[in-house]
Amino acid sequence: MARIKTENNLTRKEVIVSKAATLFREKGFKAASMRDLAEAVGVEAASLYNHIKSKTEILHELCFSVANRFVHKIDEVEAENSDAIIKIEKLLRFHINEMLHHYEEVYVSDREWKHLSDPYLSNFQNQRRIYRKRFAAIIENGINEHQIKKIDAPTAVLIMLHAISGIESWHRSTQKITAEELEENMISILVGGLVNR
Amino acid sequence: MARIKTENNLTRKEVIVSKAATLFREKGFKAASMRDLAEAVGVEAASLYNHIKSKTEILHELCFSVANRFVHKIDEVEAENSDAIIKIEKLLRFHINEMLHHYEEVYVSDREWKHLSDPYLSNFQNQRRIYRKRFAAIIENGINEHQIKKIDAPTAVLIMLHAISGIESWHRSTQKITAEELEENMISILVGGLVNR
DNA sequence: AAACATCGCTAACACGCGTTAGTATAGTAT
DNA sequence: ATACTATACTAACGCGTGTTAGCGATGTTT
Repeated sequence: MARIKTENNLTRKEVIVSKAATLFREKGFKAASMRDLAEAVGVEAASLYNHIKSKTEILHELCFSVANRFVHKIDEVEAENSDAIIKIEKLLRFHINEMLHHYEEVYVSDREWKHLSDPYLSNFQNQRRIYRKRFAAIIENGINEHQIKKIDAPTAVLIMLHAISGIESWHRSTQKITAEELEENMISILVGGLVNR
Repeated sequence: MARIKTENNLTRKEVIVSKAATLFREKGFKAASMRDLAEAVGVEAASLYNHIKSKTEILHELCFSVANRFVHKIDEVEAENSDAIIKIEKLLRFHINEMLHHYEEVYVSDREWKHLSDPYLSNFQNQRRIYRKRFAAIIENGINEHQIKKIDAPTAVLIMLHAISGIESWHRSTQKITAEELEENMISILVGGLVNR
């Protein structure tokens, strides 16, 4: 009988959720079946239900663990006493590094949250909306203090966030520049697009 | 018996494909069922097959009609005799306007192409890869002529393209700025992030 | 060694899916 | 009016889905 291997003191549930992230990224939430997941984990499909309640629960876990990390970060950054442009750069670097090092989860949370079901769905959408407003508010501050050029702050936010999700393409690409180079290039272009001069 | 309404001299097939675009955007390709589509069109599911060969064929049509428009545009822009930065701005404006005025199709082509099946899938991926290389080459030219700052051109491309796909959020947002304002803001930030100064 | 909880298995379920066959109806051309 | 084509319908198919029930095996605690 094939037990789920738990290394690095992960629970079996965490192993499942982690494999699911990979699968959901590759195929999309709907197209990835529990039988696919079972095979990836090395077990029969029914056995998964000893550890998780449902397929959607896996998606919850993924989406909210990612969302929480971003909320905690913006809490931290907002509390800082520094220029708007510094705050924005810190947030961007955090986003970039999340996308670099927790690729599967972040990607899935970004693209597959639509398939959450309803108390969670509206909850997630709210969190996202609020996060973006807080991000926009920082940009707005930067504009008022003339560090950032006069632009529509919500538009700037969506450009930044979506641009970073492009790291997906970097992951898939064959001739990659290093992660550090990628980060610096992105910061240069994105922050460069904001600053007043 | 409920016939499919064809107005603006669209064929019935085009009506189906167009409704499918909306549905695929809302639910995703896998989650949108032929019965959903039939209901949106105002007909029974089986009746759709008088006009289309399969569900995937609809996706082909959508993906390749969008891809072709971009290829034609870059053909046109490359042939021009103008500065790199002008060419890039023209491409970006084209992307933005495609996303503004053919939202459903472009969005679906962008997010759901994974579900194409294989002669078409690799074909589509190739077209995309080549398109991005051509875009990157224009940026490279701009760098060599010192109009654009020294950045990794492929990274710049993925930032641009993904940033524009963020217009999705604009469409969904309630308090929208106008399309024209959106376009100018995006150009200002994106081109501003590239130029040498 | 006995008792207990944890975990994986087989079998099966109800359901929704894309699609096909065959038939009836509506619209168009003769 | 008649013939023909285009289009819609009903019924059904085989298949894959998420999930449950019940049982046996493994691991842990007393």
